[in-house]
Amino acid sequence: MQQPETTVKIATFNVNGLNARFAALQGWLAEFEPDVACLQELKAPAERFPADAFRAAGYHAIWHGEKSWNGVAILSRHEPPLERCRALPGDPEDLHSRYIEACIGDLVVGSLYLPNGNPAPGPRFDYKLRWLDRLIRHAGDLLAEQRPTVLAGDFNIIPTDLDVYAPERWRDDALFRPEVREAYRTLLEQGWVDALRKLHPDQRVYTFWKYLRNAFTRDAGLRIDHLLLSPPLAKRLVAGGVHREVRAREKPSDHAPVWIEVG
DNA sequence: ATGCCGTGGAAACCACGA
Repeated sequence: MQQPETTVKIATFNVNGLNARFAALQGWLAEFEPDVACLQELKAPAERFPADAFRAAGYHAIWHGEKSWNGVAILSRHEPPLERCRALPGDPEDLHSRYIEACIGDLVVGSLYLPNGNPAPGPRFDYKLRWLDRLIRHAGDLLAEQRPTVLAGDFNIIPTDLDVYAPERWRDDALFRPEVREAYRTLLEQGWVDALRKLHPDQRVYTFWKYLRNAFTRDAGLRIDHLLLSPPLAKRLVAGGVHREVRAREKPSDHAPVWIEVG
């Protein structure tokens, strides 16, 4: 039977601890029913990924976990994600679980958790810059495939002054330093489209608020969670936003889910 | 405001986050 034309909902959510956040995540999945959800900061080893509970909630999943830190996953409502890789190419020594990529129907989906990079300068910031070099190279390879592709996740990059409540306080931070913003611009120059900025060119749209000092109620936020779309997917973009209400609930992640709809 | 929360894991604290 021919299905009616529908939109596809794709979201990214840094959960800050999958097991601590599972009830909240389950609630959000039930309400929003994303077709695809990219998760970051699982902070759980692979064997503690609640795959059965996700199945019960209606989701297939692939994941790349590690003990205590990092961790990324891709959830899919309709068909199982077909994994393409579970590390960003270019450095076999990099063992952090920060990238996983899959085919879901006609889509290519990458879920990423970019290194924070603080304190900067220093070895952690150097690691972030090397990771960005590898991301730019891989992102170029993905664009060359000319397929509908989304790179979604916690980029730990504040792209512009519009994306931070107090730019002057963040100038020297690893999330906002010139090298990092330059790398983000390089991705856009390659042809990737920043979905939320495309839809809301002049608006302050934050995705993260510190737990400290009532940052959320003061709306002292950052926009660091992004969905970058390849041109074939960008032309299908119809809507998008941030589920701020999820950040306002009991025991929230410090990030809110970011979502788009594509035709 | 440089760790005020929060998480995870080891050890009754510490690392890390952004």
